[in-house]
Amino acid sequence: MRLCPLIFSQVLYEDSQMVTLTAPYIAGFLAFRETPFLLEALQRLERNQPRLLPQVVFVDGNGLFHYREFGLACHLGVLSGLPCVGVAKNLLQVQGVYKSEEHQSKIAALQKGGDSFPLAAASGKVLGKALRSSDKSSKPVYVSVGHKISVDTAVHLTHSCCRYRVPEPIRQADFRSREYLRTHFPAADT
DNA sequence: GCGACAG
DNA sequence: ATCTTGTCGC
Repeated sequence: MRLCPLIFSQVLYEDSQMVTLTAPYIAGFLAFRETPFLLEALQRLERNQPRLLPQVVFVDGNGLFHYREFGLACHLGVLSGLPCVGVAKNLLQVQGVYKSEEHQSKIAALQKGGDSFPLAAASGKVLGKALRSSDKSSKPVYVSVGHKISVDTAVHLTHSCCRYRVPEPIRQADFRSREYLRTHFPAADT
């Protein structure tokens, strides 16, 4: 595998297009709120800097680990045609996966960075994996398939991008977008 | 009514 | 997601 996942957040940052989200946030419907804008960003990139199109996209949200097995990372993957990995920072309780005692003990059993356990639906189907992304953080991230990638590759790739708990592409995109807002739109009050 | 709730 | 208070570690 030869992948360059760090580039995309850098490019998104340099792209700096402000958008206005209209759809409200409703758990389970994140894709309807965010997909159009993420897709547009990818399309701008393809048009302006095709050489920098990423080989894989890290999405801040779930892929198959979703009420209807089709979260934001799946929407963006299908519409862009690019491989996508879904990485959620919080557990979406879905299809028999709950924050149960059992779940908590599985988390406690994750000893070191790279350790993971499957998130299986009642049917037994693996919808994603809980990954201890670094030695330091005891709180896992939740990785699932978005598009054109297997769960295991997604998990390995995510771990390989974690300097801290959140994989660097997502962390940097988050960071730099907030920094952009701070410098260009300081404290808007009434 | 009560609990759950990716971002 | 946001806001806030406090603590630990480099």
